Amino acid sequence: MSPARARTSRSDIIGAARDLLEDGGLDAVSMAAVAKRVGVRPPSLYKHFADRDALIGAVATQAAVDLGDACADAVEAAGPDPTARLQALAVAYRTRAVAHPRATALLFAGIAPAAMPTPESQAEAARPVLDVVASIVGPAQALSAARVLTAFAHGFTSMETAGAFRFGGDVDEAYRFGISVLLAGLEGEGATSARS
Amino acid sequence: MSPARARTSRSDIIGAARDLLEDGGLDAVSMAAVAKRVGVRPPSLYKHFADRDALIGAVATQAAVDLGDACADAVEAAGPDPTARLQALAVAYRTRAVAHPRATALLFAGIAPAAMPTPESQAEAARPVLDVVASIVGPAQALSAARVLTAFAHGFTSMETAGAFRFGGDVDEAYRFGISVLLAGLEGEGATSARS
DNA sequence: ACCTGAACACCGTTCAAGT
DNA sequence: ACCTGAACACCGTTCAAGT
Repeated sequence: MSPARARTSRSDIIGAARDLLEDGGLDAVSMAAVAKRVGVRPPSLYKHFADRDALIGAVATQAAVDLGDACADAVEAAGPDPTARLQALAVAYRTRAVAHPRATALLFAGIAPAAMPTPESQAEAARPVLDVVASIVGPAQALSAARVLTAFAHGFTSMETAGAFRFGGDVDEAYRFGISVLLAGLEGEGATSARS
Repeated sequence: MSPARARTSRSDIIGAARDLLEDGGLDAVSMAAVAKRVGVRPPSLYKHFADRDALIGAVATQAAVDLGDACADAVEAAGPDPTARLQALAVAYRTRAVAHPRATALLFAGIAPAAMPTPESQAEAARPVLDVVASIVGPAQALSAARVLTAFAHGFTSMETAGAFRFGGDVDEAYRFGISVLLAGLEGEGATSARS
């Protein structure tokens, strides 16, 4: 008679997969484990996602959106000063990346190409960085500067969460040092290009 | 009578695993595929490695050693000027990382903790960076500066190989821009700390 | 329209048996 | 001392059948 009503949803499934990912790594995100967590049998998941790669891709896309939102909020809250905005952005990126390390790592590695976040959602997430650096180095070098800043923030936090900083020292200090080095360098480059 | 002679070796197996990794991703590094490539049956691999994680870890350690060697050679070949040495180091890092993207990515993500490269091999690989930056910012800030530089190089190349630079623009240019921004910033910071 | 049990090909790993 | 075939528990995925 009445068709079977949905016992779970796309967002439930994504949430369950994200939780399993964060506390067990990619291997822990099995279709069996996800299904058990949302209360259905594994085959039912295929009514919501084409396959496991598509589910992992959806987790990555969600992480990109959340990361972009967190950065945008932080920039907004930092007031009008470009330097303060860039610092707030870098700090917010690290805070989010360290709080959800494996979902964030998913953004830059280990995803089936077909499941990568859409260019649109990536552009949305990249907006705040582009805006902030443009106000420092100007529009002509904004794209390169955004790439450099993102590379630093992503690289640093991915090394941090992978446990690559094993020689002691103050990791917080190193991050602050990096931000101030980049700021000093960007302001120099911005001045250079403004002068020429 | 005579005990069975070895039909393969640790380094053969690591090489086969690395090749499979580079052109098929981690999923392609199955014990079955590795065994077939070296000409034995899967169970035999367990005489050489405790389990799959240990094999993946050995691939990662090998990649760390190769990367460190490539960087050290490049620094050596660049002559005495600290700026030239740092530029050569950054370029060599990227060249190697882009040529062997998945093995390099392994260094910073997705490895079982027990299988991570030993601190000794990591220290060996990190030596050239530490030496070069020490000559620019001085010993007190060498560790932080090395972390910042490595974070940039690793972050940039990992984004590049993951296909994260999708808004056009000149990727080579962005990398050069990053190096010059970091150099300008580091020289400023070095001067600052020398002054104080 | 979504859910289920049964089934398939595959995987990592163990182990007793071969040489 | 290393190799092998057989076996185990597990995984992703498909599909016909249920409601």
